Amino acid sequence: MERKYDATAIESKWQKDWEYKGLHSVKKDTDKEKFYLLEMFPYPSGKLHMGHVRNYSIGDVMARYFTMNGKNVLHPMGWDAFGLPAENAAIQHGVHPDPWTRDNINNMREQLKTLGISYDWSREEGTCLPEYYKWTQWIFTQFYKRGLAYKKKAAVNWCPSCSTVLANEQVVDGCCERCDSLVEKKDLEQWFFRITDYAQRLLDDLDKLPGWPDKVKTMQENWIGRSEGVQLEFRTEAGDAVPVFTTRHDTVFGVTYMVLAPEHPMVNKLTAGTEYEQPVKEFQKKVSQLSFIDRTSSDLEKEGMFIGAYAINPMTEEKVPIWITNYVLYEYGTGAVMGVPAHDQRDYDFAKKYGHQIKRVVAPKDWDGSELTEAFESYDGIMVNSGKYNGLSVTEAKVAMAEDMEAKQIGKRVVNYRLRDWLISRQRYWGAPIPIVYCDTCGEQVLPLDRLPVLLPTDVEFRPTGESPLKTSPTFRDTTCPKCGGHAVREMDTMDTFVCSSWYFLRFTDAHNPQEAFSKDAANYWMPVDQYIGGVEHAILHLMYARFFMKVFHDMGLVEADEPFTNLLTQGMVLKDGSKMSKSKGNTVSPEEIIARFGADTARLFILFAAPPERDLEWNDAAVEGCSRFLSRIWRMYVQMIDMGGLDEALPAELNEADKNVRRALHGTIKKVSEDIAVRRQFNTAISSIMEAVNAIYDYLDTPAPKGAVLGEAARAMLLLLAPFAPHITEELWHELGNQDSVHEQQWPDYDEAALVRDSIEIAVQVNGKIRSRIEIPANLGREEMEKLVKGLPQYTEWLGGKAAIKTIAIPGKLVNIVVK
RNA sequence: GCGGGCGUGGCGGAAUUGGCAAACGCGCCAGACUUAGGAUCUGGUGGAGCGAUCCCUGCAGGUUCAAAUCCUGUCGCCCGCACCA
Repeated sequence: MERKYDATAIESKWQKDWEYKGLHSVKKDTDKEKFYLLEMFPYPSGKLHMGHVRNYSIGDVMARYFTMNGKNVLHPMGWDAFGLPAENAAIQHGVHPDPWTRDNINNMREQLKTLGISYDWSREEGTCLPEYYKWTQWIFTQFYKRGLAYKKKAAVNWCPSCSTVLANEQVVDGCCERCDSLVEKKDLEQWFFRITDYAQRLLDDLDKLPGWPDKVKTMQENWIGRSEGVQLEFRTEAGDAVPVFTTRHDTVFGVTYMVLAPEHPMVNKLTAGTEYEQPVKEFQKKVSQLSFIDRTSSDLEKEGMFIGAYAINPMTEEKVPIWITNYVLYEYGTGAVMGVPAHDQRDYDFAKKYGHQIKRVVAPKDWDGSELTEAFESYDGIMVNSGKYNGLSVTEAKVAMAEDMEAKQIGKRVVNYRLRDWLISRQRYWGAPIPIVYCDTCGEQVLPLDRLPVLLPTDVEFRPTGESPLKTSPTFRDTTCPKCGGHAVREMDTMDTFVCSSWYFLRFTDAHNPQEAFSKDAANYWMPVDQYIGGVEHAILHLMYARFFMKVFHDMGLVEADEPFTNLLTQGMVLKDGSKMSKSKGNTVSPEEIIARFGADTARLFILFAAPPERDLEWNDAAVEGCSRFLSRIWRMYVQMIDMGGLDEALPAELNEADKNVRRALHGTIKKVSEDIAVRRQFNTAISSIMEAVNAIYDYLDTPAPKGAVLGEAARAMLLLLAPFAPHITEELWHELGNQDSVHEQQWPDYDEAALVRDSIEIAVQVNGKIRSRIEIPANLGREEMEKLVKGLPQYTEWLGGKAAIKTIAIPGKLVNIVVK
């Protein structure tokens, strides 16, 4: 055996061996409990970063642990390979996105393999491969047939830098999620997925996910943004209906004006041919020029103008003026709002500025008749100035009025969501083409499966024009209609890459199926994903889209489960000098270099040891060396143990004190590591516990008595415990112990309860909660015996300090507290 | 503004159910071995004090025999949402 630990030699040796043996490929096996473990697949940028290393190290610990515990573990990897960087590279360097992406994938795959993660590479998939995007397109066609994919003209988010539209979820603080450019509004005809149909289920089913962090569930809840209210029909003097949405229909007697979004179609109708027409047009123009961020900012100065028309309040028959403002959003509710200055702070500010009447209709119980100085928004109040509803509480009034509104057919109870339909069109090349053609005679036609995939043409030019580069292809545009066979033109937009990543976990269950996206059988065996691991930045986007897809597939009868991910772990970021590692900040540490210098086992160990998985992790070069030293220390320990020999002997019936101590440390560690991985997902403490056991074994090695058998037990168990964290060094040492098979195919060790038992323990003696002493007592004493023992001690009166003991609290195994006065 | 989370030594962190604060590691100090040490091993390492002791989990209160942990208030940091009617 080598006297020194040589990580590089060991690691490449075993990586080749595992691959050769196919150690990590899995098949359906109904004899075993399945466990689907998935890490969010990466975009193939070409280079692995520390965030990846962290993500996959966490996943690999679990995958190896559950495998050793007899589960049939599916642990696949693939590539989220469509997207803008490839296309930008094409524009800048003239390389075609396809080979560019394939090169990156090849590089990253090699880097990933040097980490020694237990992936089943036979299931590798890439979203940019025709064999994959064929099925993405097929899914689109199914959505289309179910009415879940539709085209409409709408004001959409436009990123001028990426030259494409964005989904609402991809707009962060009014800027593009990718490139931070200020997002503009554009009127365009675009494809949408009707995710709003699933809003309520996406919300309700969050309750089915106890294994998700509350933080993520809350974020999704807020994003869906359910609110209950009434849609109430105001009318213009001409009799046109202008419905408003309100959650405070109880305040309808307090309406003193009505506000429309400037884009509201009724605005032009009401002002056409009047003196207001021109000024209104100017106001509309001004508002439309506001950036997205300004328009939705609460700092925006509220501005508005009267448009010369009046609306009738259907409950009071009162006539109120109609205004337009910059603070009402056309996209939410009905784009029309009733102005109740007394009970809505925005309306209050607006009324103060423009001199609208402020009419109180809810008052606190002890109201002294005083004037309002701000809006009274509380629900804790009594109705006033509200006709027959006076005297009711807000809650009672809400019910009574809603019933009356429905009875009079002037309003209905409705639920509104903040969630909008998902805009999936992208005016870019490097994505899955939308499988739609426009026939000269039959119009819009969806392509059948035998016309899929719609392949990306290669004869395109890459120019940042704001139009899909597909339009530059001489061969792509013209095709035939699937219905009549006549001339048709293809849809030129591609799909948002988030579409591709919304079902990849299903494809892994049946990765190369040429007939179907995935077979029902495979999906039902493996799904749902038992443990999903990735960055919290996907809390809304990817994680909600994937849930949406899963529910649609469930409804289509393709899979039984209707939630994709049972347990979710959102890992923290990897920081250097206090901020996220990034190229622009120049604070990156390259995994490649770390692996070359210390080995993958050290890199993995450090990243798992430095912080609990959910928390951010500060990179520390010195601590990395510490982990490397720890592995060397382990190596030397095995050199010493193997030199001593006798490791294969059976445990003797009689054990000495030293034997018992080291066995207690070992079995305590087995218990702790098992719990930390399986239950607490707290790998840093699992590793520290292994370190403690190593220290205990070193102490034991210094004791004089013969110890082969006890050492042998420890030598084997320690490798099993460490195997999920540092798979290569443990495999090497496992073989040095004389084993022929892989350490990763072994059964996870059980701990011996009897070995944990102590004869005596140290407890604390407290007086009024302050430590006075620590004493050694027999481990099995109960409350009364402990109390008796402490009272009988010679120091007892000294501890009391001349005061009287009122009572004594004894906690077995912990302490005795004497309360004195 | 609303919602969620976090505040513990020089640093990363531990304390699982309210029960001995600081496990484990990094760093630092001293020593051993050594031609040498950025290897390895041993010991020490929250603060004050010569000392017995006392103090210490952002801050101020409270509950309790007992609080890092529970409650109230407050300060600071991070994340998400934000004119959603």
